[in-house]
Amino acid sequence: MLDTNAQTYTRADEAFDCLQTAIVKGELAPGDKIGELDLCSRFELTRGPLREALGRLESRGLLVRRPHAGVKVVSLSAAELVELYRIREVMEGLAARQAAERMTDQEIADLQATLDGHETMIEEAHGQAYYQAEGDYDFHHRITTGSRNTKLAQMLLGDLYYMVRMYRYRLSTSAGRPHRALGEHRRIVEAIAQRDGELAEFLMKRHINAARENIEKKIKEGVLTI
Amino acid sequence: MLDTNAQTYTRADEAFDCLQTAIVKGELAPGDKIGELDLCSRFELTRGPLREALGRLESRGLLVRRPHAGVKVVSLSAAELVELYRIREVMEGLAARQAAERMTDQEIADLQATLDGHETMIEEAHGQAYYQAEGDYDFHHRITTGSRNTKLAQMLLGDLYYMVRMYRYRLSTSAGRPHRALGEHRRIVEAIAQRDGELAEFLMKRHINAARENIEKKIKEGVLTI
DNA sequence: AAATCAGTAATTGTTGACAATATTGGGTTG
DNA sequence: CAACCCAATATTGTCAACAATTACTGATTT
Repeated sequence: MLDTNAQTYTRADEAFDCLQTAIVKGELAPGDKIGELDLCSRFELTRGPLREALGRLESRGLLVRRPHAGVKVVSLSAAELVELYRIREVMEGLAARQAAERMTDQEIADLQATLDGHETMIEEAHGQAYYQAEGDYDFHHRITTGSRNTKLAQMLLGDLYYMVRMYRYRLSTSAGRPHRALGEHRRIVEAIAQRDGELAEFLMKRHINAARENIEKKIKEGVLTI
Repeated sequence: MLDTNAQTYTRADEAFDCLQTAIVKGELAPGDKIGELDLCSRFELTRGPLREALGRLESRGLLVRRPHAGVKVVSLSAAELVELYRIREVMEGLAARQAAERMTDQEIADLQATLDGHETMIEEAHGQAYYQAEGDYDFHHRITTGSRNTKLAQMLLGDLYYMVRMYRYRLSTSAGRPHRALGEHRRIVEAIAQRDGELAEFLMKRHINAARENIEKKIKEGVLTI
């Protein structure tokens, strides 16, 4: 019997998801030392599956492990956080270019509708950085998926975005520039709709560059300490 | 006592290394179904650490797991392999740019010496694709490290390169163009030595593009079946 | 004869106990 | 008084037995 995708959730998968969301949501803050049996009692599971999940998370760079010494949530320096945006710049630029070549008309229409939703969201949620950040994430997520580049999506969605989101709660990336960010999003989608991959790539790179400069400015001003 | 880095190798680390090299060297070929206790007896370890290693490798995309059904080595389609090179293009372009900004003079001198070594290696190893591929790997490895971008190095060295090397044994990437590749390498290093990041990025992107086109041509000719 | 269903066997997932190691606290010494 | 060394403790790493699920084999039915 060919079981297409049974989706039998194993305890290790469960542990992995729990830990990942806990880290992203900030329940486990960067630098926290976490004991294995603490986690076991917290998530109601045993050490076997937990350790497997820890291995996965370590491999993805969300955790740091030292043998016999324990596990702690990774803690990025300001410089490393900035480097993350340099990587995003080139990778998401590629994603935008390939999305322009490969997204279906339907997907593009949906994306435009999403941006309308974000507009009202920004109006209503004055200064509530959380919702703005989630909208931003939604936008980038769709384009990455639209690139139809499996490995690229895996690296962005499975690695980089989690790290970025982990710090987004503290920095509120696009705070102070939500309208500007939305405008940039619209122009990127326009380029994609016109199937202009080169332009989409250029605009996406500039968009992420702006976010990076915004962060660097705040770091310099001492507004956010990492 | 501050134990800088005790480097205590755990069995799981051992299992991870063994499996990774086995996959890269082709001892475990793409698509192979591998049983857990087969691996245990093969590498002289028990299932606990093995499963942790399997988790890590799955997370890095070298293995595919289906609950209760077993583990198999990931098998890329021709299209996916090409996509890998599109990712390498932008990421290694960034690496080259940052390397031009950050490598020490000593590192650059070493890199140039390495290329001299590759030249004689190519002369001596007529058509022995293996050594050419290793030389190529060495070059890219040094530049990636020279970028001083931790996460970038982690993603390239820890993920992409292993996948590329896994297929390199079959395709011998630069076969038929070793001298041309070496010339491209030299020009990239020149740009780095002149601290011209923009040029280094451009040349690196073009270099990887050439490798991609070479592969696409071979695939079209049916020379290599994936 | 082909396809479906059930039962068996083998493999994976999970658990709890055991062994090894790093950290922490106290005591001692310079 | 500070620094260092040593031992106790708690945590991590490892192991082997148990449970659950899937895949396979063979028989039965249409």
